[in-house]
Amino acid sequence: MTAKHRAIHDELLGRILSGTWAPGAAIPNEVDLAREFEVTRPTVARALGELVKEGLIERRRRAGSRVAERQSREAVLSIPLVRREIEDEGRVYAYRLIEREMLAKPGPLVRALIGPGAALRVKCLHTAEGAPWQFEDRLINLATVPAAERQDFRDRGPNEWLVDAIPFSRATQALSAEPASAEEARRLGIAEGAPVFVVTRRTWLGDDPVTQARLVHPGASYRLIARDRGPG
Amino acid sequence: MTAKHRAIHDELLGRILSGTWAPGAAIPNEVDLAREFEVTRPTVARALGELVKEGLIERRRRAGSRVAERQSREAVLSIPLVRREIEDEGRVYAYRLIEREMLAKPGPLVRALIGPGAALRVKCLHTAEGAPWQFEDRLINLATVPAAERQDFRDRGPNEWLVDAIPFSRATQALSAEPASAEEARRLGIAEGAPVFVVTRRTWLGDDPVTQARLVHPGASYRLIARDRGPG
DNA sequence: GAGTGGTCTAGACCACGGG
DNA sequence: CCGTGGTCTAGACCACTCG
Repeated sequence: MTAKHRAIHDELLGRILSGTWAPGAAIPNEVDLAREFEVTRPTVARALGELVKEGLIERRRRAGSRVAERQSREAVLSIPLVRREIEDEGRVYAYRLIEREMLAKPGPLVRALIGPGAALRVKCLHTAEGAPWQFEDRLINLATVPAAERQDFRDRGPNEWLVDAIPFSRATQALSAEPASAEEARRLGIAEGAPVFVVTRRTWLGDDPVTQARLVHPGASYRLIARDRGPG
Repeated sequence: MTAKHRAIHDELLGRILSGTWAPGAAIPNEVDLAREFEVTRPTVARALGELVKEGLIERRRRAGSRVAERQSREAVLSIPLVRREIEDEGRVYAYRLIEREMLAKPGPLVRALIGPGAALRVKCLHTAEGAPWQFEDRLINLATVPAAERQDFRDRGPNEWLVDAIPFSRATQALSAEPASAEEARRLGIAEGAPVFVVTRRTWLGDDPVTQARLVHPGASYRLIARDRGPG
């Protein structure tokens, strides 16, 4: 049994994608659609509401509904734990701590990234089948996450620990292609200046910075897949 | 007036993010929540349904609702038209066609990318404030999009034309960091082998390939921002 | 003012799946 | 079996905004 609101959603989606209803075109109002599909108004409203969330239509009171002019092309980026990313492909994951350093009085650079106050810096390497997969360089705000100080991160990466232990309310990710620094090249076993794929992630709990991570992959062996968002 | 279902959603979201309800913990059933918030059951169902879509909770009949164990970290990638991407920052956009070539009998490489049959290959450059911003190398399937043959793409990029004229039903994107090829380096005004940020996009209409595009940005001046998905 | 979307209620029926 | 989620209906009230 497929739900009526879903069937209606899919039918309308088809009319939009096929071009039957062009961008900018008006869509019948809820009452008419309800009559066409032989359901009540809240049911078509639900289907239309989903299309709004997917960015495919726009609605205004009195003015009615229209197919969105600029189809907002959006994609969803899955950001799994690095361990899962590797093990889900059936490969052997391993983790190695490189450095764990307390920064009691962080310099201006670190403070800009993660705020004043003590911070913990952790560098580590994640490997797949023994080959370097990701070099992680992370700052953790000890004011927000004091428990991090008791973690040695010898057997388990800060990534996994944070996900399990610390809630967060907001995150940003930035993706870039950069030349490998001397250290990154050494850790990843590639040439200095060779392309690396970098994910920079920052998270907050309320207004307090939690952590900032620079996740560096060898460009030659990494690509990130984004699946298109929307039509369920 | 903020909607009740939204207020309830936000309240429950707060309990999850704050850790009041830990991952894996059970959530009261709909009837109890309805009593707590003094609304009817469909209203809490709507709030819970949103949390499911956001990946924050999991629900099973009879078993009830739980906070999701592995918070699926996902981010939404906005993929605007290159023109908008530049003009939205208040910079001057310009476009230049480099090459337009009919491939009546495509070789095996092109066929693998976009299927058998005639194809159109278009190379062009997008600039911001006169500086190279994106080098685009695109294949268009003429069987699916015959109208493309009548376009000269002299004043307007294939990107924009396709968005306006051709619906599609499915798209994939892959992101990678690569060394610039000789041609890419020349077009972008960077050194051969320097890091470039590459977006590879393919779209389909039904089961028929529409287009495949390789969008190449100079790594030094480009980063892609992903905003976190979910709450809000 | 009137037409449209946005939401809520009260009640109902059903499907699923754990005990 | 039967508690839970999943959905739909019929009706209603309101808010917004265009003409």
